[in-house]
Amino acid sequence: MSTRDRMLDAAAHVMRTRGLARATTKEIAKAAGFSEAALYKHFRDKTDLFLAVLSERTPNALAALLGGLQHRVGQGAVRQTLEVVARAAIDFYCHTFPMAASLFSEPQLLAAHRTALRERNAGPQHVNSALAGYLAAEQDLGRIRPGVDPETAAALLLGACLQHAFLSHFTDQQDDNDSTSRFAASLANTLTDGLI
Amino acid sequence: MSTRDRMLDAAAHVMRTRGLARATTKEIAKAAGFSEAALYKHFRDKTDLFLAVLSERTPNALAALLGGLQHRVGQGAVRQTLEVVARAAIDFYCHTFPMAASLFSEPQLLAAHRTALRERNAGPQHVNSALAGYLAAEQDLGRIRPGVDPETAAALLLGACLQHAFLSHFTDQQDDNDSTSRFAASLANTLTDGLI
DNA sequence: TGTACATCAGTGAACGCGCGTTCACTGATGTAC
DNA sequence: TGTACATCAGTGAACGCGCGTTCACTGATGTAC
Repeated sequence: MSTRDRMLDAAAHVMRTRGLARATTKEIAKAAGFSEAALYKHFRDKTDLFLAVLSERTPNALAALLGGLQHRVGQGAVRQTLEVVARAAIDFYCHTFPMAASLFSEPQLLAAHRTALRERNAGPQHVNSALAGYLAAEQDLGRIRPGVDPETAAALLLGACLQHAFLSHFTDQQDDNDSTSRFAASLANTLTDGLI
Repeated sequence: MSTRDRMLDAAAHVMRTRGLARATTKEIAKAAGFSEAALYKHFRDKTDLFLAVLSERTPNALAALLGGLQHRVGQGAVRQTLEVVARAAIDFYCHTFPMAASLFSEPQLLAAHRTALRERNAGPQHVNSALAGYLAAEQDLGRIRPGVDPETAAALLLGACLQHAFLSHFTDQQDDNDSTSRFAASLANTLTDGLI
């Protein structure tokens, strides 16, 4: 594993556990097992390091799953697919949220990250549109009511997952695998059937 | 308006516009029109000031609305009530989110705020349970399907609103009043009727 | 093979700066007689 | 009413500290002949 990779891992770890404000060059270097000066052999400055962490250490398991949804169009129950998506989304958001939220404390860093995401056609909004694309395809097959707006439906499901991650971290009560699965199933059921 | 109030307003403004990381005593004092030393006549330290801002400058319009929901039970269409709630939730989250998210960069501050909220029986999770309480009451009247879990339904609606606020700020594309209203209506409709 | 030099990842120590905080002080206002 | 003192909100200047960053340096490895 390269020095650069060890630095990125260490930085991601410190950012996640101590928070962005306490993610100092000293802490990161210590966690990586190098001197602070060594950081500057691999990254122009601290911002460069942070942006590299955000780009290279944000898991894309959810993007991969959503990208594969096109092959599930017409296959299995929509409700079942939504449950799988919800489950993956909760895991993803739980893992990603603290770092993403931290960015709001440094608007300049957020803006730089936004630009980097735009260049790669990535970002949180693409998660929604990927799911909306799947729902639209199912709608074309008549497996979803014609009146439904796919973007809205995606927002309901994924919004609930994001909020779940937010609340978990905000209240500091991470829940276990089982209750997460039950919540995902409940979301998929309620959204599919409606309230009335 | 008291000196203390002016300081709280200034601090809230700086936190919102420059971000938590740039909300220094110097910036806040300048915005309030006092010396930095004056801050320490009214607040023990910077953390004390921040906690006061979080406690006394977080709008509770949403809590008020949700508290009043009990009087709407059985009145008007559920769909309509959900639309009103969604509209208010989006406004509230849009206004509150940047500051709440910032807290994740300083876990110690987040923990202190969590404790303060717990003492007042407040916090983001109470928004969900207030809406869930309303939905449960409507369910008792037979105006919502018996199979629906009120907590899940509340999570879907409010989660979508929270995510909307998150995405607005993350992508830096605040939207106008009209499209917000349309989104709120679409959320209420889709949740009410379901996908199938 | 041995020798002289080049390269380069990584370091210890120092740097200037901006931060939160404290201090001795000022000057306006209130109060007792 | 005038005088002497108490109170107290607010200040300018200084403080130590930790931060990000840079510097001259080391020592291991590669390379030419």
